[in-house]
Amino acid sequence: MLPFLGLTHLDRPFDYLIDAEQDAIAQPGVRVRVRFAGRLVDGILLQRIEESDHPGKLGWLDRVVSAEPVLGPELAALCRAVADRYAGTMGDVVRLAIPPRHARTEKEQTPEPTSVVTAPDRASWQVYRSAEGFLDSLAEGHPRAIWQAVPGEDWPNRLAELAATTVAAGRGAIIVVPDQRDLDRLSAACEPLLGDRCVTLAAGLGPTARYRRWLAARRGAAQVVLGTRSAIFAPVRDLGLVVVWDDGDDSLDEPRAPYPHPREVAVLRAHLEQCGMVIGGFARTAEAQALVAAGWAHDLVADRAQVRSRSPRVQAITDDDAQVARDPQARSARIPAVAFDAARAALAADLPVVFSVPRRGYLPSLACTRCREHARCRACHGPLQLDGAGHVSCRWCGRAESSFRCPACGGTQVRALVTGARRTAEELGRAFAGVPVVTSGGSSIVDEIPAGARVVVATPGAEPVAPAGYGAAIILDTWAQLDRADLRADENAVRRWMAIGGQVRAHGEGGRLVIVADSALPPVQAIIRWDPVGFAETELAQRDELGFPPAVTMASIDGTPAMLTEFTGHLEIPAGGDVLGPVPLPPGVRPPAGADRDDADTEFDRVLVRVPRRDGRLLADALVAAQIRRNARHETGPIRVQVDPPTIG
DNA sequence: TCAATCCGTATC
DNA sequence: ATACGGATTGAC
Repeated sequence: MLPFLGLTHLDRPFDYLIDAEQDAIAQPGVRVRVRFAGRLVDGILLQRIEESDHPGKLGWLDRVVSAEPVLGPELAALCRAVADRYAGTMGDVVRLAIPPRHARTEKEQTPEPTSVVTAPDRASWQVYRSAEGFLDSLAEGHPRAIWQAVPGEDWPNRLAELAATTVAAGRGAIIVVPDQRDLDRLSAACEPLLGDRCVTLAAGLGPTARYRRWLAARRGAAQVVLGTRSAIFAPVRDLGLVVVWDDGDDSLDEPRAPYPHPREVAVLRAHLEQCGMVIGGFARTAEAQALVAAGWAHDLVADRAQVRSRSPRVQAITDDDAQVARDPQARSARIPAVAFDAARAALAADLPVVFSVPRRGYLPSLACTRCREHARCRACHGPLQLDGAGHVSCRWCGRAESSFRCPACGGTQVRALVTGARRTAEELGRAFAGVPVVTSGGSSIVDEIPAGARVVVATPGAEPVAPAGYGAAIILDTWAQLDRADLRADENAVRRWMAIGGQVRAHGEGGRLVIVADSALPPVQAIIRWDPVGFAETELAQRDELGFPPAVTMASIDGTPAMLTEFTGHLEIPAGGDVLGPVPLPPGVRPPAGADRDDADTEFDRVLVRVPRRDGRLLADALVAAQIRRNARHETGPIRVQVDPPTIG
């Protein structure tokens, strides 16, 4: 039995005697209570054995909490593997994998599903090379594919078809998407094909519904689970397929220790349970590309000709004054002529047009008036902004800039460069008088718009679905997305732009995508050529050269300088590994949990440890050993250890 | 010489 | 973590 103690060095099974009374219900996977070091603790019964290896005296199992076997052998093996990979404890992973118990719900009967699932039509998959073989092997084998959806792809229906293909062959499936909005779309697509053999699991559910649906999967009634990140652990029986859609979306970053990423859990699960795996999206992450490069997964992509014929016409333009429209209204909205024309053409064809703008409300980024160089903070090089009172300050560090001086030309004046969503909406409303304006972003996200001409102003990721596709999309926010000291800035830009461009009608139908950015930039090139795979290949090659993930395995350790010195001083770094830092926590990264919030002066730093990819497991083992040592020496204080941290600064 | 205390170790 | 034990330090 595995005790839940939250202690790294006790993260292993302990043997107990079971009395005759409990013998029948004490089955592998049930929740139990035992006396451990004199105290009653909760745990999970992992396995029944006849003889114990333990040389000492065995204690008796105190109580079987519930007869429901919540952690079967497959899920137990998965939790162990995830804990090992992420230098965490199995107990922590089990808590991510299993929702809190709800005794009343557990007593309920799970209704037998009645829906009949038949193998779906495969026509829509024919655009993808080797799709037939892939779909065939979903039934029997374990195909592993990285799928790039063609522009305009109805991805929820394609995923529903994968699930139905799997279920029709008698196996189960899990599909994980980044957020509730995607989940709603996916669920709507799955309902007609799967009916009551399909449930959704998301964090927003109440404890009753959550546990009821989770049990439906565990009891075999629900063969398909659709959900957000932790659904990757769903106890689906006889699993045939795990899918992660849009794996680069940071909503998939697990905030709870040991911070496992659903894509990596999917990889482990596909391996352990010998099931199929699909990582899909309009774009491709370097991590997904690494699976292809290693020969572990294969491409599921369309031919270039197909991609080209389905993609919108892509134009990249810079926001030079020379290109700003002559039209006085477009001029007031500061929209380049090409973008204005594209929008007007779409609206004239009674199609919606979407403007992608930054989230910053009224606060624009600034540039030097004279040479148009971006205005940067002299302390941290973050972008300068104009606050409500007209003062200039840094968007990242907050430092006030009272006397700007351009390092490039010596100019002392700044001007607004990017306009926030709300103001853009107002200005566009004037520029396209008579056309309804829809804004989506922040706390008021619009899921879908009706057919017909609309001007949509949306922040990145909040674009409403247009049933017949957008006639045009204009991406105004590019500098804010590209110019960051973030490893994944380019990749994220490509991902967001392809998600928008994927909703625009094909160029043959007049669809246009206008990006206000330098066409020479690699991410912009990737969009123009609509080449997510080529971009991912280049990205991976660059990271290989620079020694960044996923070409290497990195771990971050966050804590006070003294804690970091102590911890890393006793960390046995595998040969060929190195230590980077300590450096201040990257912007946007919170101090480790348990940090004293009252004491704002406490300094938290980050150390990065880097090892060759093949030594990832050695690094995780070393991190566990260092944590055990730390516990044994009663060194306390908040520290956070992350393998594959989402941001490495 | 005995007790208070401090590490180190085991927890089925 | 918490409990136990053997070693260490300290006071009568």
